[in-house]
Amino acid sequence: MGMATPRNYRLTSQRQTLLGLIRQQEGHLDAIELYRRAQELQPRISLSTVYRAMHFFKQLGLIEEHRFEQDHLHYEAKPKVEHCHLICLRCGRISEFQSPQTDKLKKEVEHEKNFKVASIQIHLQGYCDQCQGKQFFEVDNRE
Amino acid sequence: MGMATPRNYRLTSQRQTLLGLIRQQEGHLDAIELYRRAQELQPRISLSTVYRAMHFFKQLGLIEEHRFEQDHLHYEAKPKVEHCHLICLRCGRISEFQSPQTDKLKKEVEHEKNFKVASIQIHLQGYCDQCQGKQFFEVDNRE
DNA sequence: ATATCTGCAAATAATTTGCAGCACA
DNA sequence: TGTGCTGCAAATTATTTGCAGATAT
Repeated sequence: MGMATPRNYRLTSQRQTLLGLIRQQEGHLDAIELYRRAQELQPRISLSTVYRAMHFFKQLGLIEEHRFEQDHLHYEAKPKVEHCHLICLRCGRISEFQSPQTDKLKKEVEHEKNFKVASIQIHLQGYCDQCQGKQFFEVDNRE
Repeated sequence: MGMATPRNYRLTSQRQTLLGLIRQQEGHLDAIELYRRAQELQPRISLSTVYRAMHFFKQLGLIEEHRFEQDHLHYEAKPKVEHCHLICLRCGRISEFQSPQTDKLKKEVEHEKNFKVASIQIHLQGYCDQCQGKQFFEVDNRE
């Protein structure tokens, strides 16, 4: 809200730690997991710092934020090649998929709508190979 | 959590009202707005009922849930034709875009990964026609 | 030297849930 | 006649924020 945009940014040890963690990770992490891992390297780091750093990295275009089926965010380093996430509505597993359609879609949007795309999120929800046939009303698949 | 999946569903007046509202709406609505509109038709309806109905409709595949840049969900009737949402990071406006790539992508996923797609969400964040050139670090565009 | 960042604790706000009564089938 | 649904109030939980002290540049 009242938070003015700073004119200079600092590369603090916390930010280095967090960016390192998120970059060395294949795929995505949530705030709590990042916090746990960061604590092993910097015991006094706080959860707010994790959230603030994620917000900061996002503004810089270094990471992407995803909200899957759950109620909290996941973060991942911005990949070289765009990919889709396939989210299984039964087992909750999330896998990735790359397709040339993604890039075509982006170009279409840029040309036809004159919309400058900064990041893309493509989520396909459904039933994975192993979970097919069991899909109806499996509302509560936890525990 | 412990909520067992019911064997029979009931078409209550609340559910009729809510499904009616969401279907007559072009585009998406959030829980509060749905609640306001529903109250005009059924003054004693509660916000929990709205949330519970959305969860129910989602399980039935009648609606889609979207989390845009904000911290709360939006709901919309499942459309006949898939579309993408373009979200402007500066003005916050959300527009829609249809493309044949969407359907191709879906078919690819179904064939190559044997993943049964139930719903798709494609969000492109970036800068719209009017907001281009003003994009850098416009962190706080509210008020 | 000073603007920016951090940790801590407290606040915020969306969504979920327990429960007791109501109502559809 | 009983399972499923609702309203209400209270709980939960992710995320944000205020502030005072620390730190990068």
